[in-house]
Amino acid sequence: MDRDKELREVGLRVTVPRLKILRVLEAGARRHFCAEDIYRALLDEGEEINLATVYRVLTQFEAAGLVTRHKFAGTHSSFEIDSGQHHDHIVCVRCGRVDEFVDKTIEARQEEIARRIGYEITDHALYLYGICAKCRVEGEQERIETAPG
Amino acid sequence: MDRDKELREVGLRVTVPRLKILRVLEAGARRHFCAEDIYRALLDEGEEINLATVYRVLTQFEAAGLVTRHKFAGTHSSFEIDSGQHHDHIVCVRCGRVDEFVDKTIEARQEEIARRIGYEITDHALYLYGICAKCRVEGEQERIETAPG
DNA sequence: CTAGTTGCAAATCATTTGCACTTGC
DNA sequence: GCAAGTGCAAATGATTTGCAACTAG
Repeated sequence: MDRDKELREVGLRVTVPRLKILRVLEAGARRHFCAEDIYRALLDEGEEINLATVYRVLTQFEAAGLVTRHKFAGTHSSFEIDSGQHHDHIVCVRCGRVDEFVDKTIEARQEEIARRIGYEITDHALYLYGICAKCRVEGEQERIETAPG
Repeated sequence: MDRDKELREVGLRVTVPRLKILRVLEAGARRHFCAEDIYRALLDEGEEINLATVYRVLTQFEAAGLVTRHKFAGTHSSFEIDSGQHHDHIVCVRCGRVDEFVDKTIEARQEEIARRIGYEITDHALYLYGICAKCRVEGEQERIETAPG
C-alpha cells in the first residue's frame, strides 16, 4: 500500500517513475511483466515514462530484493513482485498465462542431486511449459467449428 | 562417425560447413557449446567458417533433432548433441562446467503438478546453478593463501 | 541445372549506457 | 546544494536476414 515506505525500506529514493512502476507491479490482475508490459501499461494509462527508465528501475528493484527476474522461454525477462516465498512456474505456451507452484519433494531432490554430483546449489530455475486448461478448450472448439463435413 | 550419413538421415544436405560444425559438436572433450564456442574452435583449428553460418546451421540441426538448445542463465544459447535421452542440467556459476542428470521422481512430480493446475506439459527446463567441487576447493585455497597474518 | 547454402554486411531486438538536465532529501 | 535519478539518443551484444555468389545432388 504505502509505496513510499516500501521504497525507503529497501534503501531507494522515492521518485515519480519508481512509484509508477511499483504501482503497475502491484496492480493485482497480473503478477508477471516484462519491461515492455510495464512501459505500455503506463502509456495506456496516460502516464509518461521512458523505457530505459523502466529497465533501470526494474534492475534496481531486483538488486533491492523488491522483484524477482525470470527468464522464461523466449526473448525478454519477466519480473514479479518478490512475495518472499520461493516458488516455480508453469507457463502456457499459447496464451502466456503464468501459474506458480511449490513442491517440497522436487526441492529436496534437487539438493540431493547436487550433493551427489558435488555441487553446492546457489540458485535454480524450474520452468514447466504447457497448454493451460482454457487454451485446450478453445483449441478443441476451433477443431469442431472448422471440422470438414 | 559417419557424419555424411548422419546428416542425410535427418534430411540435410552434406556441406562442408555442416560437417565442420558437427565434428566440433561430437569432439568429446565437451558437450555444451554456444555458437561462439564452435566458431572459435574452428578458427583455432585453422578452419574457415562464418559466424552467421554457425547460427544458421545450429538452428537447422535443432529443427532436425540433431542438437538440443539450452538457455542457461546468461545471454547466449548453448547447444549439445541430442543423445536421445532426456536429462536436466547443473551448471557451475564459477567455471561454466555443465553436468547432466536425470531424476525420475522430479519428472513424475512435474507431471503431477501440471495435471493438478490443469496444464498439459509440452516441455520443461530445469537448471540448477551452483559451485562445483573443483571450484570450491580452489576458492578454499585462495582464502588460505591470502589469509591475513 | 537449380534449389539449397554460404559469406558478408546490414538489420533486429532486448537491453544498456553516456551525458546533460532534473529532482529528492 | 549536490548526489542520485531521468530522458533521450546512441551503443551494445547476441542473433537474424537480404542478397549475390557458390555448391550439392
